[in-house]
Amino acid sequence: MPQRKRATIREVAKATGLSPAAVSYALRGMQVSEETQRRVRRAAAELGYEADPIARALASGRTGMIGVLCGSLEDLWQQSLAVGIGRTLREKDHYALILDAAGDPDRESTLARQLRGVDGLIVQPVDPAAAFWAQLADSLPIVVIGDALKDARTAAEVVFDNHSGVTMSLEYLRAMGHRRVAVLTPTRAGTPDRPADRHVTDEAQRLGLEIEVVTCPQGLAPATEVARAILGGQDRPTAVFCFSDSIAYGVLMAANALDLHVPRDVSVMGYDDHPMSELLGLTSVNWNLDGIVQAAVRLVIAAADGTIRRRRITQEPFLRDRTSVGAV
Amino acid sequence: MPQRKRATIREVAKATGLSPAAVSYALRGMQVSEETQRRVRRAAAELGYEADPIARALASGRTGMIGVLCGSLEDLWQQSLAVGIGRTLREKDHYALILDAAGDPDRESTLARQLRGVDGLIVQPVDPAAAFWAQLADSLPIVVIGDALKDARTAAEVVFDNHSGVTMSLEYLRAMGHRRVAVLTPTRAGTPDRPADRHVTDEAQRLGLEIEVVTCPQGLAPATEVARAILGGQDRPTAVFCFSDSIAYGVLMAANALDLHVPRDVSVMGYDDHPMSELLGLTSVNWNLDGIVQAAVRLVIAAADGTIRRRRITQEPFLRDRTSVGAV
DNA sequence: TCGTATCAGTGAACCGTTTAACTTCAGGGT
DNA sequence: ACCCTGAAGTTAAACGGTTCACTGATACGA
Repeated sequence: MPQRKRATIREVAKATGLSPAAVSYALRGMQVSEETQRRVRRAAAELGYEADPIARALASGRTGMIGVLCGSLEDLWQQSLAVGIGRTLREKDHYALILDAAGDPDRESTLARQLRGVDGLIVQPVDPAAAFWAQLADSLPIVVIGDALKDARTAAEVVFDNHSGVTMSLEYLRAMGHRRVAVLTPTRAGTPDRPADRHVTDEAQRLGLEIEVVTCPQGLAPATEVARAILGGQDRPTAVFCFSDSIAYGVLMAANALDLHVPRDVSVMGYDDHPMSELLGLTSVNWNLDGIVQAAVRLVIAAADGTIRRRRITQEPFLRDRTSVGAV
Repeated sequence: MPQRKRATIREVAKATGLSPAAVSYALRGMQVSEETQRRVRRAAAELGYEADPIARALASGRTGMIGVLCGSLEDLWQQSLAVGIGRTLREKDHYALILDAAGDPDRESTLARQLRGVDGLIVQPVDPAAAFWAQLADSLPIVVIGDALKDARTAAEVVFDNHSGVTMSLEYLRAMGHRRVAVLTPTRAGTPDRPADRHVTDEAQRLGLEIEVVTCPQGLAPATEVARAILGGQDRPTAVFCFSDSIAYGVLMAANALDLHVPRDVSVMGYDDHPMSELLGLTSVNWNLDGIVQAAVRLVIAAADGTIRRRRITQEPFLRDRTSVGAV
């Protein structure tokens, strides 16, 4: 590679007859006179100088990069989340380093621990109960989305009121006359049940629902596999409640393949409400993606700047009633 | 923030009674004896030492980061591409810095130029004809996906045979009896027509098709708007050919809203073949996402290592025949 | 007139690695 | 006994900024 050499701060200093320090200050609008600032800026522009972010990071201890560790990017909703966070961070002069745990707690642990050179971390945890979070949290400001981490002093939390989301879903299914419902929840190998999963069981009991909980990888193809087994068996449930829209899409695929009509033969309920769900008529629980993105980014930057201590924001869901759930 | 201090290489050196340089070499398995390597590794593990990537980057000139500049992440297919590239890079010990031009050539230019501190760039260009690419290409190895850049000495190109893709789509529509077809192509403000767009016009002429080309933003909501106008007007075309599946989804939305049945009332053809298209029965042109991801990653790393000079890989499409296109 | 605060800018240390060039020493060939 | 070689480490200079502590000069009030 030819690798054209870029101008350094020293060359700008030479060109203006100033010291490198003065140039550094001038370009960031500190300490030096307006007049000199202009001179420096002009010289920098002429030389095509732009500060090397690496060197700057080493010296200043800040990189302008925020880690974004996603539970599983196979999930379209999380993809949207990541994209939104990336865009919003960029608007505030930061970069997103997007990482994918792929639903695997080990991978998550590895990624989180290897992570260095970022000013903060936004994470949607696979295993919020893992021990390493606490350790990580006091070397790095963390903003967590979804489930709060176990005894980690995170900088901020944007938690979902899954309790409420689960209750409204199950009550709705019950109201539509369903009694036997399958629950598809994302696989998290080696992770203890999430509070949300436990809550499903509790609520089902309260409502007199007969449920069968099955774990299922995110992603269309694998979810279709799993759903096929459930819908294809004898004694098929009248409804399937999926803990992500992506999984629900898999269920719709399987229903298609088995020539089952939704919602006549089987009802399907999603969770997250991805834009595509509108097109597919999937009834789902909406989590206000945009609000979450804005909040998470605002909080992580504030935390990196040290302008907040702790903060907790709770998201309330609402049920988006479409056509994939019918009365039995 | 408490910001627990991390061990430096000097401390490891002190602990082992070696020089920092020896430690550096040892941890990378160079120059020093097996015996010493073991000692160093053990000490490092005990102290919880792990090299600071920033300092390493400054000294070595390599960051292990690859920029991934996407044309528009509103497009689900490009989202999948970005996610795939991110995952694959991570497997090869690199990080992806994902950037979104959002279909805007200015934004693309800004992002590309500001980009520093990466070892290479994978780009799916909005405006392949822009002048700055050439300049960028000789300060950074670039792998381009989609359309080749204009006179830039890119390290590698994974180009799509759009010529072929367009021809097979149009011929298929023609064979199904369509004559009046609307073409929806992503907006690229201020950009001259892509070769692919021109080819559409040429082929339409050759096939005796009466086409209307309309630009349209990526993303479900805006595409639906545009499609609504087209499908809602009098003299509605019998088929719509979309230059991305995401746009096609918008068309399906609009058809739904207008109570038009697909394909009875209107046929819809996509481009890219996103996994969701299977579920939606969208007939589309498949581009082998996975192969592209693998190729791009392999090439960009090779280019960053300086082990390739130039390379061009051409992707051939095939038509995935589903149910959204019918005979008139 | 003197002391002192303020402003504009300087010099040098520092951030934590890598790497080129050099030293030291043991072993081998002649 | 001598030179050469290679292995195992060491030294010190980068890498390209930021920032702390300081200097001179100018203005200011008493």
